Amino acid sequence: MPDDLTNPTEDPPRFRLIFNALRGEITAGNLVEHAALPSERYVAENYDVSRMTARRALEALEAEGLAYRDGRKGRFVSPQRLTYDISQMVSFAADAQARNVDLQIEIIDAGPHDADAKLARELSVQVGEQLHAYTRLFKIAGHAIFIETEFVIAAQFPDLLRHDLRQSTTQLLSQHYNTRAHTGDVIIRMRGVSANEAKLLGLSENTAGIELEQVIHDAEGTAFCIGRQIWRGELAEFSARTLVNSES
Amino acid sequence: MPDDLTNPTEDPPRFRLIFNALRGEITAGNLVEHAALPSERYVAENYDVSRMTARRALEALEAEGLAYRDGRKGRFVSPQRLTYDISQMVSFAADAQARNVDLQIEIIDAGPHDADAKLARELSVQVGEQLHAYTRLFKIAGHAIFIETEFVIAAQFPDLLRHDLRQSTTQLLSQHYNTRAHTGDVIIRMRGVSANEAKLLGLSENTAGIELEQVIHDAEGTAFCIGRQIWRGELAEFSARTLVNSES
DNA sequence: CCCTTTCGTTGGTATATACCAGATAATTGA
DNA sequence: TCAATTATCTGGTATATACCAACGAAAGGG
Repeated sequence: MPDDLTNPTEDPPRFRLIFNALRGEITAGNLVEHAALPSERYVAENYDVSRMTARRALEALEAEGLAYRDGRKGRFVSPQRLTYDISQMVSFAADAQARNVDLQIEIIDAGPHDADAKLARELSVQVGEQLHAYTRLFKIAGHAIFIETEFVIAAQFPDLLRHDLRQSTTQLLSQHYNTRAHTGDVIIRMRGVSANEAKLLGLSENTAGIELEQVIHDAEGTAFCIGRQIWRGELAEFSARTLVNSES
Repeated sequence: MPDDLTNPTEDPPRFRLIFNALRGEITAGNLVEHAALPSERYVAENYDVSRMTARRALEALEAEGLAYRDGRKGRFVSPQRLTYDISQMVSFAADAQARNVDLQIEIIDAGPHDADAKLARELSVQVGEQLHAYTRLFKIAGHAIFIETEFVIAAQFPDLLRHDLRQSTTQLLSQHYNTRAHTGDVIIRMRGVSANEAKLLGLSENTAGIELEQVIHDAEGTAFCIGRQIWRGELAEFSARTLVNSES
């Protein structure tokens, strides 16, 4: 058997050994939330591998959701995953406050929006019907979590955009317009984030996130609000109580 | 302004141009489901870049869910995303048949399993209570989609494992034990797949997938089945009708 | 005709190097 | 003291090269 120059450490690839070591540091608690991970160059020297190999190990941590990148500042330990209870739609903002979480809501965009075919169908209105649309970025302790764009029928919620949108929408609609959420049709999927979304979320392009689409109905079954969210996948966890359609 | 030797094509990185080109071929329909993508070496020569750069472009396609790897055979165009209606739990197998989809179910493992703390709590039984556990791999046209492990109370469903498990569980429990699903508590999250799961799903490690945990209740609200699924994230899309908990 | 061997293809791992650009820390100058 | 400059971090892009391991198809032998 000839010399094996390229893989002297046998089966497990070297980047995986480094990955395991770093993961151990995180799960053991030596590196806490938002703590800086060693840089590519540091890992390369410290583990005696090339920078590309060091990077592979660090990228593996990202893929597992254990680390994130902050621009060119470095890599950091991901914060704990938080649960979003879809059945408790009213509460994301309220819940955060109750749990003493440092939640910030940034208004990215707000204004009128004409219903396209899809929105019109979901809200049971004519194509071209005027809607209010607004996009908000949710952060916890300065760390971006998800972006949400919501659409509501303008005629149904006059002057909605003049309220402070940095609060729970369901609460707002409930208090000022007496409209209450009863059921929600939800779709969840994993997909790559767009360039814009990546920028807002502080991600590099081609990163996968979780998209959540919600059509919210009142007690009469009439849809009155559509929400589209894109989450940093490693931070999201969605829970819901679903109704099982009987087959007969 | 001096010569720019390393990035002569200006702002957009070269791997991104290649990525865009290949994505265009896919979305335009020139490359159909499961069609082979050009190899790393071919892309490198064809676009006059190094193999590492070619790989970056191809890996970006994977990250977006547009392509998948099949071992060392090459990269291929991902099949269309399929929707799993959580509220229609009865139907994954039945639905596939109805839509003439070539669904295969492989039994990976089946046997008795003692309830741990978490399972016991969710099923409202004692720790150590005997359960039936079985793991199945779902494929469509030979292409792995997800792995599911289900747990049911052994005493409640005697001889369950002697039935053919390559069919809808809900249907099986309904027909033979007269137990019907009524509500489901669901949790969905994105997470890296384990080594085992990666092998079964034909993925490389450190790939993100979507995990779905289900606790299924009957009309009396008694939990009788727990299902844990891990999906290839680019193929999954989950829909559900949820109940909104009123706040008052 | 079938089985085996060979060879070319594919991705997987790994190194060494180079320069760019954003962010920050340290130094310098007014 | 404070502002501006400079040096040094960080990751981002990119090349060129090397060998390994798995797979498949073509060529060869019985």
